[in-house]
Amino acid sequence: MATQGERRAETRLRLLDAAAELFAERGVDGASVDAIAERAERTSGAIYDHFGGKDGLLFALLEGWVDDVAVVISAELATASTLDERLASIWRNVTRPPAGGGRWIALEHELWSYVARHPTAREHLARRYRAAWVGVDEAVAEWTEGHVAIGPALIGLLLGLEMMRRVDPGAVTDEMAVAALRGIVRATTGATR
Amino acid sequence: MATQGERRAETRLRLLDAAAELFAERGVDGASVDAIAERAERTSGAIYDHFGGKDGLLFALLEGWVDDVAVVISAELATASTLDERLASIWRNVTRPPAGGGRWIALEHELWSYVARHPTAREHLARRYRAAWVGVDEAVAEWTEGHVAIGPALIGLLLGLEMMRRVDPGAVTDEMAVAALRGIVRATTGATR
DNA sequence: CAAGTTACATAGGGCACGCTATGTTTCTTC
DNA sequence: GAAGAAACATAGCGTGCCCTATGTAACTTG
Repeated sequence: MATQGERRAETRLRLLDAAAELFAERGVDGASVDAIAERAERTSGAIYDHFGGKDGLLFALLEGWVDDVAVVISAELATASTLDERLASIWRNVTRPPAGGGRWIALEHELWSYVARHPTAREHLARRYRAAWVGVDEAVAEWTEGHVAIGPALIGLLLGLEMMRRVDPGAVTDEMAVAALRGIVRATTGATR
Repeated sequence: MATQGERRAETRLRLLDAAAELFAERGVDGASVDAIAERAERTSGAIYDHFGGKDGLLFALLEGWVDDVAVVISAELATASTLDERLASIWRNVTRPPAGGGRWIALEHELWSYVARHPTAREHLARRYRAAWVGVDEAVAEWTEGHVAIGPALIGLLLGLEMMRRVDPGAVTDEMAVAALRGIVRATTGATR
């Protein structure tokens, strides 16, 4: 039917997918390897053969994470012309992501708390964020003149706003979010365009 | 020596203190009731007598949390005159809190991830944040004219910036933070003062 | 097509943790 | 000061979980 390599590749994907779901739902500690394996229609043996354990699975998830949201965002950004349109597009994709139903944001949170007490995992998360900062800086440099390090502030605000929205969805309107984002871009770059 | 009530009150404080420390260090799930009791120089029996279990201990922590940082901030704010001074004061207290050595920020994170998978605990955290928003709105209303709902955006940015700073302490300078905060205040209130 | 390897599945050990039931000492009340 | 209650301490049960050791079917190689 299928070659060994094909089956192994599919198992790997199923395990990573199941882990992402369960980590988001129950937390990294709360999701047992047996539960992850079961959702992937495998057993725990497969996890230990593929990733060596739960930590290995988490690291693989961090490394291989293709940020779907980032892809969609950059696609939408190409069609937007004004700053507000671009910012609204970004915010919309944070709060109402096209896929996963907000899963990635919950997973992001789990990763943060896990990383806080596992120094080994810190560098994996840090790499991802530094890459995101660079991406933001490059994008903003195209809209405005000059190059400034706005990445951490903009990504930080997006995360913070989303957290506040989870506390009380009505407290953070789209207008408020866009206004805040615009305020940061203007204040940091000094651009008025 | 001491009355029963006095001893009970001290035990309660010791348990809450030990829980705050261990929750921040190891996470809510990672901190066992035995470890908490041991750090408080008591046994697990005391925890179950006082709070009924680990959840009760966490809720009591959320309810009775006197936000030391908020107290210090409002004291400092009284002496500041310009907007930038006030914002710098706030940011300084977030990144370099006078007490606890950044413990509360780590605990805050733990609470977030715990609340994410325990709906019962959500309302406790939500109450705290709504109160913080109101406090911010009232403070900002004094500096600028008019009253707007800036609380979620400002608190969100503070949290987000601190998260980014934890990823890479060098990536978020004080100047960048103050500039971002100022940008939000200006953009939301429309004030230039 | 036989020998070897791959890609898992199966079974269980060992351990830590939450919680309960009960004991014990200190204080309070009448 | 005796009876009762308060404030914990102690011991242990049951469970769930991570991980390892081993088995086995499917595939690959010479």
